[in-house]
Amino acid sequence: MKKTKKKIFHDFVTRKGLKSTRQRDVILDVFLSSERHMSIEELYLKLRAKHPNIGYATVYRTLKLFAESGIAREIQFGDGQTRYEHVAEGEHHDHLVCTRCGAIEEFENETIEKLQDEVAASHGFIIETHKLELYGQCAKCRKQ
Amino acid sequence: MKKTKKKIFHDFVTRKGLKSTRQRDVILDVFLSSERHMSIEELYLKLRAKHPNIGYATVYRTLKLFAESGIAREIQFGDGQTRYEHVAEGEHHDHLVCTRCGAIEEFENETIEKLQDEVAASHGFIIETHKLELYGQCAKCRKQ
DNA sequence: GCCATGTTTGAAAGTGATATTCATTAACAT
DNA sequence: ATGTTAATGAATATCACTTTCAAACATGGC
Ligand SMILES: [Mn+2]
Ligand SMILES: [Mn+2]
Ligand SMILES: [Zn+2]
Ligand SMILES: [Zn+2]
Repeated sequence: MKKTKKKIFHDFVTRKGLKSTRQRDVILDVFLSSERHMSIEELYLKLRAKHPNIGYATVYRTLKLFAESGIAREIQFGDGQTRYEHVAEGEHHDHLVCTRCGAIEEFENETIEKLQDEVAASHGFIIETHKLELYGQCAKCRKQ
Repeated sequence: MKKTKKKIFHDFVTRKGLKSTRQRDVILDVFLSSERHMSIEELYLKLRAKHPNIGYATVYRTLKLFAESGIAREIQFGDGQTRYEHVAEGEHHDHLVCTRCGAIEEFENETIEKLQDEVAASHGFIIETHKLELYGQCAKCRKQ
């Protein structure tokens, strides 16, 4: 049985001796009910609609905690904004990014991952993480 | 016969109706005589040694022009600094980045590139550019 | 519950990289 | 040589975050 993200985060908070606060709960709810790849500002604006008194700094700090706890991953698509996406346990994927409309699609490719390891090995490297992003025109934008 | 980077940049400047200035020449010389993957600040410091009166803003502006002209490529390794690397015509490579010492190695892998196109095609995308970076420990750092 | 303690919060100020402004200077066409 | 336009550099602004700090809150022990 899989632990929910709420449970994972709560356990993380307890284990680290942190406190469970109303703000963290609310931010987690908004994050979990949002589409993937949200920028911090998007999340903040969505949050502010219902909770106008939660500060920007708290959102930043809390998203960092989400990443640390393993329920979120920080991503940068080169537009100067940090985004956070949901992380499912044991899952990994890379991204296709439309340079016109900004649409983001996800993909997994085992063969590419294997080849990356081979490349790294041939240079004496051991990979810890990697970043693979394909930028181009999505199907929709191509037809317009 | 290959055009030199100086020639390429000069042609670009002419074609765009820009002006050929002492500063641009000097910055180009320093860039061309530098190792790959230099941060803007590194370049500026190197430049300042011999040309203390060239402004930071001019360096930023000129490097952007280099990228636009095709002789340089902007890269981000996630350390918050933009780097510029030399671009050889028709050549492409990706990067291995050591998370300990910052060493950067380059590689090319035709198979990975092909698979990327296939992935993109299967999502209806047409790739314009891509970014593949492998982060981990280099051979040297692993032995320490 | 109530208190003591350490943590978290939000507003404001700070930071660091990059971009812009604007008066002055320099390049190029005529 | 002169006029036109672009480029420069110092200063200032911007943008995305990060830090600071006093006040508010969460939690464990009584
Ligand atoms: Mn994703
Ligand atoms: Mn390179
Ligand atoms: Zn699109
Ligand atoms: Zn190393």
